[in-house]
Amino acid sequence: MSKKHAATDTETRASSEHAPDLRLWLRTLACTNLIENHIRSRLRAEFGITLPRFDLMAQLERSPQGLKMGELSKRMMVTGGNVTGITDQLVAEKLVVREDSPNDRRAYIVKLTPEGRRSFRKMAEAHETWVVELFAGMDEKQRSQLYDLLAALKTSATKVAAKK
Amino acid sequence: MSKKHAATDTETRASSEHAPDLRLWLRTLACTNLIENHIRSRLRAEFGITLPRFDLMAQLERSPQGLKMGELSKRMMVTGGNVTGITDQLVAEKLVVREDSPNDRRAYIVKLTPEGRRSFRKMAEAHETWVVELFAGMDEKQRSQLYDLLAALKTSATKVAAKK
DNA sequence: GTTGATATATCGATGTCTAAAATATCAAAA
DNA sequence: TTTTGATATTTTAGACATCGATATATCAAC
Repeated sequence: MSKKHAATDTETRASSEHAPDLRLWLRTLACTNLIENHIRSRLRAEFGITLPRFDLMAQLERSPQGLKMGELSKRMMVTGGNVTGITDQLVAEKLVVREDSPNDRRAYIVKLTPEGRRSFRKMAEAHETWVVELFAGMDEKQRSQLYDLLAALKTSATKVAAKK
Repeated sequence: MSKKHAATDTETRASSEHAPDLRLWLRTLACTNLIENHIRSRLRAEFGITLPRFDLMAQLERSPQGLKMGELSKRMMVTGGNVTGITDQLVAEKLVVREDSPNDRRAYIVKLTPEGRRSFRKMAEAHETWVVELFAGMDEKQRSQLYDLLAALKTSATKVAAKK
């Protein structure tokens, strides 16, 4: 669909009487959706993989010793039930394995298989290229400023979201 | 879950060898997810509504004359089939209605019911308060800069994403 | 008028994603 | 020891979300 429609976007729902903060938030959301949809469809078209599966593999690539389900859940900021489902899929595709934890019989350790690692590396390279393309219209200074401002936003939002 | 875990976040998947652009993108994503999850759970907890339904109602609030399904799909940047499902739910809750388009017998016009409008206004007010809270840790200048930089990002990404 | 291309919406299959409940384990207090 | 409370995961039910296919309607050109 991101292809089918020329796509007015989420941001249009901010009408002029809305608080500036609301417009800022909607613009943030619009950017993220735009990029995420683009990456999602390219991953699908070129590698036949979904974004969540790619994300889970990315976590494992960074942790060669493997990760527990709960750890994956925390890092991906999704629920445990979700991780179960995605892991099931990846296991069926032989891209990851579940090993019993030696210390804790409740826990699994999830690891990339050799094929999973090989496969991920190829996809990650393409993925990085796409991201570079998407940000290419900004100059170095703009990107750097954006990076810093988002740090401030993250701090601000975390303070609120963390309560409770 | 966003409450259950202290939440390391998506951004951690950028390890140092990654391109700066990749880290920038992951930080953007982390911020959006953080805020979106927070809003989602408050909408659920305080009003018993989901974010997609709220978003659809927000579009209709801005267009009192109603919108066609396809128009909703474009503005929300989701597929038509998706809009069909969300609309079905809202119709069942009597918050919106589907009317036949007078001009085009293929199309429906979706409108808020009076109750839907009333209900939405109350939720929107709270929603705006939450957003203001989430951005409160940034000063006015930072927010304004962020707003401008995101415009640049949107332009940049649209250029790439628009090509088919 | 018929044809052919396009547009609108729905449906079915599949895959996230959440919240809540169920199961199992662990660790430490009573 | 037993019980209690916290932790780790799975399961379930329901809601989103995509894609591809389908049914129907429109419109332009012939």
